[in-house]
Amino acid sequence: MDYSIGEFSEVTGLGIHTLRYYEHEGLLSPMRNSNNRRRYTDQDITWIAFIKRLKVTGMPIKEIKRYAALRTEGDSTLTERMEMLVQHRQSLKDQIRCLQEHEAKLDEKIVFYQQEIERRS
Amino acid sequence: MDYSIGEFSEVTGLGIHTLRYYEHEGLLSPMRNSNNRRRYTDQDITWIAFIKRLKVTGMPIKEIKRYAALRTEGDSTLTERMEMLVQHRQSLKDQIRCLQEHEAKLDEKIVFYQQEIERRS
DNA sequence: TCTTGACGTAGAGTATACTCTACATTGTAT
DNA sequence: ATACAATGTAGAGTATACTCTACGTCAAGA
Repeated sequence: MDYSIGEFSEVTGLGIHTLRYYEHEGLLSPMRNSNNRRRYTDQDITWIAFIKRLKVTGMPIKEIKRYAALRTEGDSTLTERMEMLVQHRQSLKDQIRCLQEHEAKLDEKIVFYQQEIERRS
Repeated sequence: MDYSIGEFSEVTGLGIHTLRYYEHEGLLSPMRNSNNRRRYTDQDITWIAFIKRLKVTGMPIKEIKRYAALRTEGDSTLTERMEMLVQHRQSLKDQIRCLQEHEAKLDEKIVFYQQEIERRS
């Protein structure tokens, strides 16, 4: 089963322009049919899902591009890719801890606001 | 105690250009001395720290600006400001949960990589 | 056949948040 | 007096990640 760019846009939720942009940036490179139209596969769906995960967790396009390049190179880059992910996991952990600290501070601030509002009423 | 823009840049870690940009965007408005030079106070340090917190937790400048405007209006906007913070706390909670889910998925992927690398060695 | 709609490429435009440049002014040290 | 470092304003430039426009091709339905 494969998909035109329009269908692929539907199933991934990414705009057609965005898909072409991602391709231009080297994040994915779908096959072309005889008419030069892009053909996306089910593997591409999985891959886009992973790209989204990396993106939403703060990895910039350039770094995702690097991961994509390693992926294209094949099994010889498994270790290197894993190292990238391990490093990214660490930054994700740090990020979460940082946000949790901010949440605690925000809680304090809100309590202060509630007291202040209470006092004035 | 008050600070020139250079001193304030030092203590806040924000660049001079950034401070002027924030002022232009309505995030803060320091007093001016007789020579039109900006004079920042200790309150401004606290305020910048809070702006940084909002920023790093994903609040866009425009929304911080709105909060700043309410703050300037005084005590009558306490409730409204608190509502903003409560809403932002919710989005922060959601954000953290989302990142934790991504972390779990990333863990799985890393385990898969480790197994694959193990198998091939 | 003709029109329409999906697709193609190349490049321009947008949004956000800075970051820097150019040039004028001013307080201070020599 | 004068050089210089910090500051002022206005506006241009940068980085990132899209998002859209212009224009051309092509297969399929009316």
